[in-house]
Amino acid sequence: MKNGGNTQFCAVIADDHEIVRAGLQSALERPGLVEEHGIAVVGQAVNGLETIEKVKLHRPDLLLLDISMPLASGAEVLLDIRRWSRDTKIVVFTAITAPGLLGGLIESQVDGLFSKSGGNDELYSKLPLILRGGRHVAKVFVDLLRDATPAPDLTQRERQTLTMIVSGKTNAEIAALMGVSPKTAEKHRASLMRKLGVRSVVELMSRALQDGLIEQHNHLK
Amino acid sequence: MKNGGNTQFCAVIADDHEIVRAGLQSALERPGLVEEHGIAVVGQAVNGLETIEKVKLHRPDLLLLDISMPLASGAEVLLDIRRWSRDTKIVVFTAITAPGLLGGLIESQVDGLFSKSGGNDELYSKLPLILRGGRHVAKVFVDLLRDATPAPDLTQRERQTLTMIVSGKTNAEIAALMGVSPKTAEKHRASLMRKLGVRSVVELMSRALQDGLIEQHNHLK
DNA sequence: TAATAAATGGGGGTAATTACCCATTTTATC
DNA sequence: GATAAAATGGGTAATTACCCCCATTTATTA
Repeated sequence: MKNGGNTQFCAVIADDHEIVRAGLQSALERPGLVEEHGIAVVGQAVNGLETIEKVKLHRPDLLLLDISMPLASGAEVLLDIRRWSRDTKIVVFTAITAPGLLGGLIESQVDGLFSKSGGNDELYSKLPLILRGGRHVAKVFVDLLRDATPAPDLTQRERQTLTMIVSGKTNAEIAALMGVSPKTAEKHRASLMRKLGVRSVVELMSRALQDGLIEQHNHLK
Repeated sequence: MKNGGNTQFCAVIADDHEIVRAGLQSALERPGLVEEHGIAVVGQAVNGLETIEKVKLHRPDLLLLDISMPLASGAEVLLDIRRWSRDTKIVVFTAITAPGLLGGLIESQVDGLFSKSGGNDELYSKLPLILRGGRHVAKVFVDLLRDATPAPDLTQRERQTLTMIVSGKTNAEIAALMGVSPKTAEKHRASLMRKLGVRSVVELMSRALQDGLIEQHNHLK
């Protein structure tokens, strides 16, 4: 870590909404709110690519990150950043609620996970600990993940099938694209629906959207 | 209007994210950014019901509103506010991009419509005009609506059918709920799909989501 | 090595969707 | 009142989805 003891920390903020970046910068920089002498915001990014760029350039102590951004969002960015700047604490600040995605973030070893809904007190009060090596997941997410029915782990073929189903493919088309018998495609579809506990394609799409198994923009390419 | 000439305007901010409310409040209140003496933020709201409440209470000159909020979002709120506080300028500041929804907002006579994506300069520079009776729609939305294929106008029955389809109902169930023959329900479904240019329920859901014809949370009640 | 799960493929059957054809009645609009 | 659109209902057929049953091969794991 570049900064120890009482020296000032520095941060990069990544969010596709300027109003959010401005709000966060103002909060981080204000002396006494998060840190005694404030946190210096040395860079901002509006998308995933810019985030990686800025982190490589500045090697900040903290990356405050919204994971729903255009151009390379989420997990890919996290991996890259870990590679390029291993001492940067990654704190995700997001509006998503899909248990599947949230669980994935926790597994990918983010240092902090906070919700845009509700107050920001938890974020501000936990950031100092995180900057010094701690980790924290917002209480609302902990509760949500505890109560959520665990996202069933799908096999590779089932994932492929799901993707194709929600993009409008029929069983026959899926079978052709996977190079297997229509019966096999049908079988994957059936297992998929059994695991997710749904009885129709519509319910399948709803569940998949809720669980973050697919993204909004995957459909109908 | 309560305020004329050089006196200070007052505003209510409605958004479900505290960081956005804080950012907007800071911007509105800063002298010289939007108004010479700043705009007094007299209330904040985190959902539609609270928004109506606060506007009835304060009768502000300006309501800065995000329309994707829990509990009564969007058009219903707008109508109520026009009834309770006719001199309040309503400015929508949103992240949505669905042409259908945006068009609806313009038709419902909002005084301003701005995007959370991209910079906020346009919002800050146009607010003074709006406070004095002008109207403005962000350039990005104007372009988007010009290029968008016009959302087909569905009949009442077709809308009802669409809603039930995406909530997982079968033709038979829809017919029973509408009190008509299964054949009629089937006919509405067919017209619907023809108008939207789709050939399956999955495509129907995708199109409807994209066009903002339905909301994310309508499914599977 | 035995057990388990994934992936493969098939038979058979019911239910539902999708796609055409046709018609009448009601309602709004000019 | 005439015209158009909306809403109603029917027939028929092909396709697809959905739900059981069954089996074999392969890879992983205990």
